[in-house]
Amino acid sequence: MAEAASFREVKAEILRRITTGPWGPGALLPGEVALAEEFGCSRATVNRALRELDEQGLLDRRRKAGTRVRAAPIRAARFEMPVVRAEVERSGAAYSYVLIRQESLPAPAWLAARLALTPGTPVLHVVCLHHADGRPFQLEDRWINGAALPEVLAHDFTAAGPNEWLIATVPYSEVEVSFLAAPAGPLEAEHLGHRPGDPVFRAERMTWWQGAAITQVTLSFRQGYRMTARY
Amino acid sequence: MAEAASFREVKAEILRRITTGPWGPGALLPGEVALAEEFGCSRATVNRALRELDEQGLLDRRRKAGTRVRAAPIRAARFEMPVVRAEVERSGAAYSYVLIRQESLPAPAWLAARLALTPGTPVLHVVCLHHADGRPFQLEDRWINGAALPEVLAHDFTAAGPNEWLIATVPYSEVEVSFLAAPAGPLEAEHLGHRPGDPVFRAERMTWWQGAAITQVTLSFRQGYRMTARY
DNA sequence: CAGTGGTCTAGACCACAAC
DNA sequence: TTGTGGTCTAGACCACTGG
Repeated sequence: MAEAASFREVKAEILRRITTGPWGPGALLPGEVALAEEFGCSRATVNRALRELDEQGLLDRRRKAGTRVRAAPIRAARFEMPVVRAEVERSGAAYSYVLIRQESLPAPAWLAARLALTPGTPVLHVVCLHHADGRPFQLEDRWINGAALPEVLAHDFTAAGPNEWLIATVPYSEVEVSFLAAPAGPLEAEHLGHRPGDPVFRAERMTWWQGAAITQVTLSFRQGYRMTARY
Repeated sequence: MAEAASFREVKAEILRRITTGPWGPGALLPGEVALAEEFGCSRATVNRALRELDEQGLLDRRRKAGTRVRAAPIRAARFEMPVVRAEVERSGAAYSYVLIRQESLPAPAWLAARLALTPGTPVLHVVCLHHADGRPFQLEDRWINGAALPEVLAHDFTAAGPNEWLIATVPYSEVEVSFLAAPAGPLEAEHLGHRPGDPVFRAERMTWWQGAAITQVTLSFRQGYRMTARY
């Protein structure tokens, strides 16, 4: 730390002092001005280092109170939610796609309730299967709001799955996702090779755009699937 | 956008132009200097706005090439990984804890392999149960490396669970976590009320500190549990 | 090689909240 | 009241990389 330090160096050194050094949980750090002086850099540089450590959940910063090391750091795992095709291809396998069912119908009550649609809204129901190297990888059971996206009712999903179409059509949406374990139903038994009742790892996702519900999808993964992250 | 804009305003306006305005997927944005001029602020302000949008995965920025809107934005969900006690209490329920088993022993082969321990390393095995309002919520099956944390072998986990002790002892560790669905085993059947073979939502976590494996834990959740995030 | 983003500076004013 | 972090500026140099 002899010469003027970059914000990365400052960040690394402060992180070192937190994890293995003198600044344990709850410790009060020196002010930004003092740190800037110690590291021989400007206050803005120190500020950026501290701000990033704060965003990582390691610090608690408050005006006038100063910067403290969090007693219980906020641990958050970041899961990237790739498009199936990308996930399969990244693993080195060949991706293929099969449409199982596609139908237009008025929204069933449970769906209308969940997506806050007026009863009877036209929706598109698509069931399809994604393969990796010819073996079933993920079963997709999707409902799309035909009131918000009228074009979808006429679209044909034989060649490519609805997720890729949706990404191209409504790229920047709000999403809520849940992960859960469920017993395999008839569709999963038929297409993923589970016995009925076997544990299935599922992701349920609802998507909004400009306040309107766009789609809800249940993704069922092949046996043995794990969703992994580091942090 | 009349007067000098803050980085939040710049960010919001650029986001608006991306999501609902003229800058669709793949569009090339003006350079930082041009944007600074348009918004009547300094280049540093525009830079911060663009940098944050980039971190959110919406932009692709490269020197000389400029800033583009990502064709397929990188969607990532952030799951906070709370301590069980906090998770239970945040839901308004009363938390309680029961130790089921605690034993010191040499590391079994599968564990030594997984954590890269030398065979025969002393480890502590703890099984315990976390309740919400008296009902079983989460079963914890944990192994702790006694070579890295010798104190743990003498610690008594009757009163409080090992996760709280670990957080206080090794606060800033590296973690890998996986989520999966598995059939209920005997322990889960006995303590979580599942029938054997029922789907269980599990989290498996391994933790390192300064390159040494600290602990591996399997968390099994009560029936119907969902892990949810928005993004 | 030249244009873009990446970073740093020295200084300034402000907003908030602890004292 | 006042000390701390939050933000902004105007300017500068640098590093990478596309053409």
